[in-house]
This record gives sequence, structure tokens and C-alpha cells, in this order.
Amino acid sequence: MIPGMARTNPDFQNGVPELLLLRLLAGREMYGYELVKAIQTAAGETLRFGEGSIYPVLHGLQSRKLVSTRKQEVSGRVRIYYKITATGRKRLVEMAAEFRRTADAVRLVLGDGDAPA
Amino acid sequence: MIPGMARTNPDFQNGVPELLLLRLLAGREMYGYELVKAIQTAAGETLRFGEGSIYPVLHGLQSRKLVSTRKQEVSGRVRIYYKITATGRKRLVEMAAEFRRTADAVRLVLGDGDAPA
DNA sequence: TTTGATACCTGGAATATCCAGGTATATGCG
DNA sequence: CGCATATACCTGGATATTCCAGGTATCAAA
Repeated sequence: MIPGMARTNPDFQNGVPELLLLRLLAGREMYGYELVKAIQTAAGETLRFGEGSIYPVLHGLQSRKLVSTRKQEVSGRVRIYYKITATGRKRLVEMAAEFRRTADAVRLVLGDGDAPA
Repeated sequence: MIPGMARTNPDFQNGVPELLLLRLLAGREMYGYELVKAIQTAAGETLRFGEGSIYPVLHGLQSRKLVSTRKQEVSGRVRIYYKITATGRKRLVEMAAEFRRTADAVRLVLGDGDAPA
């Protein structure tokens, strides 16, 4: 492990970018750079995903038809707007449920739970 | 993607095996196979980690000195007992906190939160 | 003797995230 | 004008994690 090298796969964050993107797009159509900034604002210090993480996920969502795209030029710069599809909404619901189940299971083992018995 | 192939890195589970192992070992010394079974019991349907996932993590913990080991023969079979170290306990506390922070941040964005404002 | 449980292990595949770099346009400042 | 900064897009390669599928060996029960 060379110090300062890429620490990939941070603990517990696997799948989080996809979930966050779908969640944000469930509210309204947004473009890539806007999503990057929105995630930095919404998730703050704890979750930090840069462009290098977000754009590839966005392309994956597109190829799996969970989002649709539209190009638009705004004052000389091209933006690619992403819009969630019906399939995408279904996936969001599933992922959110999966997240809660996983988080609850871990909490249970950790002993934080409001576990009976 | 060939159907039936290994689906590695399931969403949200990154780092969970390590956290669970440290948590279980915080209670008492245990051996590998016992830990595998304990995780299957404790985490049930949701979190399912097989031997192929657990043993490598156990070896990683050992080489990082988060656990110490001891061999013992019990009725013809050799067991390797793992015991958490002081460093391991520190790591457990950190990981548990990290888990909660991450889970809370995601929940906040999902909108489950008891978020004010 | 064959099955199943116990108890350990690993190689290679698949996948996710991240750093560091890239391209290009517009805008503000000295 | 020249330069830095912000906007807006993108990718290659490194690193890390998990999992399947397979392996070894002992012991007990059928």
C-alpha cells in the first residue's frame, strides 16, 4: 500500500452513488455536473464522490435504461440532462429497501438495535 | 455478464464482514468455522457470507494485528482461535462509527431522516 | 463405505470506486 | 490580451473486495 494512492471501495459505500443519483433524479431532471455538485451538498462531509465516480455510474444507469438522456446547449456549454425512467423508479424503491434491510441487519449485530430479547 | 456467475461486491456490504467479525470477537475468542456459522445465524437471510468470504478477511485481520491467533486441537480437528487485540477494539469502534455516519447520511438523502428543516 | 458435518484453505473472476489526467468554452481580473 | 477559475463533459489504470468453486482432512452415523 503506497501512501497517497487511491483508496478504492471505501467501506459501506458500495452502491451508494447509484442510489443517490436515482434519488435525486426522482425529484427532477438534472444534468451531470449539477448532480455531482448536488451530491457534494446533500451528503456533505461524510459521503464524498467526485466526478470520476459519478459520471461512470451515470453512463451505467443510462445503458441499463434506468435513466434517459437529452442534450441541451446552455450558453455555449453542452449539458446532458438525465431523467429517471419507470424502471429507474422501481430500481430506486428496491435499492432503498435493500439499503434499509442491510443497515438494520448490521445494526442488529452491532447491538444498537431496538432488538427485543 | 454471464448468468449465474459470481456477483461480487454486493451493494452496501463493503466492509461488513470485517465489522461483523470484530464485533463477534469483541465478545469472546472464537474459531473460524464458528464465526462463519455465527454470522449466518446472527445476520440471517439478509447478510450472507460464506467461508470463501470470511476466511480471507480473517487472515487480513491477523496480518494487520487486529486479532491474534492460537491453534488448538479438539477431538482430532485443529481449530484456529481468534482473539481481538487492543488495536482491533479501536478499529471496531471506528468502523461502527463510520458505519453509522454513512448509514445516517444515506438515510438523510433518501429522506427517511428525522431531519429538521 | 458412503454420506454429512466439522474445520481449514485458495485461485481466479467479477465488480466498484477513485485518482489523475484529459478536452473545451465562458468569464472575470489586472 | 493573458491567465486563472468555473463550468461541463470524459476515461484509463490502479486498488480493493467479495464470491464461486474447488480443494484437504477428520470424525460420526447410517
